[in-house]
Amino acid sequence: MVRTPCCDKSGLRKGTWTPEEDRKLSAYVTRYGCWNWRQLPKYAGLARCGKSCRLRWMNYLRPNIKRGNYSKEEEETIIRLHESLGNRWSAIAAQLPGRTDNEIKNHWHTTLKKRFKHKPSVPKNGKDNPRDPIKRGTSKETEFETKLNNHPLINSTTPPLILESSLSSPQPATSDQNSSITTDNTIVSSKDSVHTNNKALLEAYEANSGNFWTEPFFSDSCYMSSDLLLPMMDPARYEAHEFPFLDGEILCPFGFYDQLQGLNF
DNA sequence: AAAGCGAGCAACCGCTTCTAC
DNA sequence: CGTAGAAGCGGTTGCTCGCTT
Repeated sequence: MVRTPCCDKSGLRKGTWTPEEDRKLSAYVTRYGCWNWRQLPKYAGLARCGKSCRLRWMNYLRPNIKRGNYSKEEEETIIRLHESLGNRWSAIAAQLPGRTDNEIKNHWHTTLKKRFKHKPSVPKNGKDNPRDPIKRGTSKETEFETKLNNHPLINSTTPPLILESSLSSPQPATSDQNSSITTDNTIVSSKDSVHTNNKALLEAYEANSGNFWTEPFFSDSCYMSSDLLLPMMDPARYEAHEFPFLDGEILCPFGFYDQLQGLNF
């Protein structure tokens, strides 16, 4: 099968994202959602491939991302899940709200793997059969999810959902960093400048314009069907040069962009 | 103070899977 | 059913920063 290159090698930026690029991507996805990752950078005014935009949004800019040090509960959950699932980082991340697969993967390789080197795990659903349908997180994996949720390791007395458990039975974090509670009751590290800033930003917006969570343009676009967005304003209908809400204009009507510029990305 | 080194993390790459036609 | 395009995933790379010498 012919595979289209993920990146047009001519003129597309690579490497670390700049604060300006972050602002553009945040503003665009918050406003219009991720309707098409490949087309999105064109309309958002970004010289990036869609894949890069998606990764940046999913792993860094998305709201409610929990960053910083892992709690003991989180680490135990990762270890348990890794024993049962193997390197299925997205499936593991699904049990740790606020954590991304990339972050969990990094944490495993940098910290947990060394700590548990002495007892190598034998994943039940390891890499030996990559085509095994239960290995991937898909929209049709209800059977697997049922098994997963009923798995004794996962459905154990230790709740996999750190959100609630962190509050009801606070565990000492693996570091001495201070934590704060976000609007969705997640615990975040004080080092988490981006998330903390996002929280401040969201609160600022809420204070200015009422209930943030009832404002469709600003709710987490990942949980909003693109069908709800596109009929209102479908950027794909416009050519890049005539699309009416590029870059900073996207959020200016709400004073949102000015607040974004105050972030220390 | 400067160089070397290693850990941590952000981002890239290539592959698989999903979905629309 | 086959094909093509898009999305998602996991492995890997390479940069940054802090620590040590």
